Amino acid sequence: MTGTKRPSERRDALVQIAAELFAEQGYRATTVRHIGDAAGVLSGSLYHHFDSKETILDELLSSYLEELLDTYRAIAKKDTAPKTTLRDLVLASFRSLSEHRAAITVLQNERNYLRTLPRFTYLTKAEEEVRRIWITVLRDGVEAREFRPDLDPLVTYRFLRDSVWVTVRWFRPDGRMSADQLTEHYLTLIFNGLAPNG
Amino acid sequence: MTGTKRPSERRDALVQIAAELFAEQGYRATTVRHIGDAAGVLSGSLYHHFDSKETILDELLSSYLEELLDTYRAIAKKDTAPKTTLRDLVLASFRSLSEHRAAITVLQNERNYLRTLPRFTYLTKAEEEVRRIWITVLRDGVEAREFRPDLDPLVTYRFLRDSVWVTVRWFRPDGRMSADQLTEHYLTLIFNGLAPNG
Amino acid sequence: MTGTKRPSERRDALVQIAAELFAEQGYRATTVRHIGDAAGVLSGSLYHHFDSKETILDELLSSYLEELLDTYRAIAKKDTAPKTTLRDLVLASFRSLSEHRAAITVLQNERNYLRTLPRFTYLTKAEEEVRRIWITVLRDGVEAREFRPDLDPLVTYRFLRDSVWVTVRWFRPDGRMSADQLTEHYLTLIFNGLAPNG
Amino acid sequence: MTGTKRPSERRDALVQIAAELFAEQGYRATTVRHIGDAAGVLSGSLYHHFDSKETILDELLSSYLEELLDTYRAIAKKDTAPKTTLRDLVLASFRSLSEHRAAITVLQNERNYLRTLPRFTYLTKAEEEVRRIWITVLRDGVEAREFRPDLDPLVTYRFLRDSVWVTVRWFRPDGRMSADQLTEHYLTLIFNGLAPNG
DNA sequence: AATGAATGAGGCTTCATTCAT
DNA sequence: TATGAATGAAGCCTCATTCAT
Repeated sequence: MTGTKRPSERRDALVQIAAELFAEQGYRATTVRHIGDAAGVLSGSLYHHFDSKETILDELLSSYLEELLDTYRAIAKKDTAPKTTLRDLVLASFRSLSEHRAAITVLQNERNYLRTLPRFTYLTKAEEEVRRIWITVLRDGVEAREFRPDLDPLVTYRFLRDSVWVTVRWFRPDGRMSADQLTEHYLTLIFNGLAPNG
Repeated sequence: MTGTKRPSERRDALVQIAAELFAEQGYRATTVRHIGDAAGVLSGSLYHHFDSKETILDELLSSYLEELLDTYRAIAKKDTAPKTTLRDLVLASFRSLSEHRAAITVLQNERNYLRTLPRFTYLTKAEEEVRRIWITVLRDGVEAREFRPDLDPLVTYRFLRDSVWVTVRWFRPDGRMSADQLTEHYLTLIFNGLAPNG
Repeated sequence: MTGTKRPSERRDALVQIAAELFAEQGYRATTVRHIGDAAGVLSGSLYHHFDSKETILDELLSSYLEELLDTYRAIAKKDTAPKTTLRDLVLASFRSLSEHRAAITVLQNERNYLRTLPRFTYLTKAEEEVRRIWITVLRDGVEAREFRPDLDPLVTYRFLRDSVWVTVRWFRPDGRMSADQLTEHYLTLIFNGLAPNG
Repeated sequence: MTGTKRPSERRDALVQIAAELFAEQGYRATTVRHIGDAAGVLSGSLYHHFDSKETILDELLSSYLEELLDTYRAIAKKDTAPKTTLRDLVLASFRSLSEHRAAITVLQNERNYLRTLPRFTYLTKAEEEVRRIWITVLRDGVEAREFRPDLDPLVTYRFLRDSVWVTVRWFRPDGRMSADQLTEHYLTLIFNGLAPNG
């Protein structure tokens, strides 16, 4: 979240164009020439709008993360029953897949790499806040006997987190299943398991 | 699985050295110079052992996939109850994480990219065979009323597949949890869900 | 001295802004964006005032050189004793350092480069006229036995010329020594040398 | 003086080739393509020998400065009469012009720029040591009544320093005047001045 | 006069690969 | 087998300049 960027329509449009390419081919595999081509300008012209390729990515990721964290914080603050809170978190996550598919894909695929860049240390911070929120819900749920008592909150958190976000690899919101339907399917599985008597 | 090259100890050692780097930094981000440095030779010298950087990766991935498919086929052939078969598949997968962490990591991270390379079309074929095996188990389980009747086999397969393999991001077999313990935790969640009465 | 453009206050101010940057960072290292930033406009806007970056430099250098040559010519024409003429030339040079520090700095630092540009051939011409004036004074002085008979006029000229102008690297007219004081110090050294009986 | 570089004949030859270009056209105006062309290789091939263009310059300047400082230190340590010490310093400087013309030229021309680069802070340190040596000689000479009592050591140092080094702009050791002849001419002027009775 | 977007040439650097020794 | 030097394509970025608004 480096500096407050002056927005501009052109700028935003370029971020979106780049985002698609980053998601499809990977951030590092996407050249500025690709981006320029997709935008209909020479690659050098991109530098009229952005300091660097990294800046484009930063803009994409930081704006997504800010929105997601805002949503998560609002859900966590509502103080509903753990099962409801968990459901809301899952729903919010799947819904964000529709609007932010590109950002999420990049985040999933380039996470390891990006964490080595000083500019993106905020990713780690955001991750930590997210973890705190999920783990709190899981702990509360166990305490309130809404979840199994033998649940390991950390392992379960990782499992939930990854299994939600990894769906970005195949989930298409315009496909045969909507985000809300996916959430329903997912939650049924998560809450009740595969067993028919669940 | 391009050309089964005459094996050699040095060759295998080099593949392992490269594998670690591929896993840590990504295949594309790993330069042949990195590999040479890690192996204690100049980058050009690697070309006495391998045709290309791709060949090193090919060797790593194809040998892993062959082993995994053999294991999966053996499990599927045994014709045990679906629940048992599923358990065995999950267990085999988690166990392979210990020995083949690097290969699996690369496969997870570079999948999209590799599928665009003609040389690695066998990845897609292997994936298809794996999918057939898992989906068969899920269908059989539903039919045998071992799994919920409303289960969508395709979505469930993707969910299981991803949630298993994605653990490679954080699972360390030498950590506080063994592969078998992880399997147990995972299967409990999968079969019974979060609910305490599951 | 390409085209004497209609002057304008804004134009002159821009030349001065650019001059400071040229002196501080070098002509080539100063981008039109630097200049625009310092002037509070976008770089493209400078092109409403100047054809090119070269034009800005041209304006700076040619106006300085015209003034210097006028002064030198007036001194040479006065036909005073060689020692007096030399003193006047040195004094005029040091005094010009105060008002034209930027121009002189650029001239010193970029001389080699600028001489390769067709537009700036006038620099070489001006240099030649200056040399004629100084060498004449030195020759006259030797002839009039005001200077040592074994003096090599060409080498001495270069030595004087460079040692005067190179002070632009460190001389600050607003520092502890004025231009006139520096002249005094310099002339004492030049005329009498380091020796105490000089 | 970044790191001890493994020398190699090719490497040294490339430094010399680059040095000539840096001196002729300036460091920044010399492109790696120029250097490659002059060396008969592609520009990228230079990176087999050097990390960067800066490294080439570093190698040139640091090796020159080490040698010069060694010579200066040896002269200063000898504890001869100030006039003799000064003569030796001047002679050593002019002699170094023959062998290190390129390095000296770059140092003179790019000094301001290089001082802004973190890598070249050692330039400033070397300059300070040189200044200490010269100023000590001047002070000692005044005290020993070998130099005029009204001499300002700092201003005189600058004057001597600049007037010596600036000759690199025109002095050609293979021209009509040798380094030693130039020294003689220079010292006569410096010690006795222009006046015939000096 | 000024802006904002773009051009096009060229800068430094990286890297898989080749090859004579 | 290994080295050391080189290739050639490509990557990110800079910058003077142009031009429609």
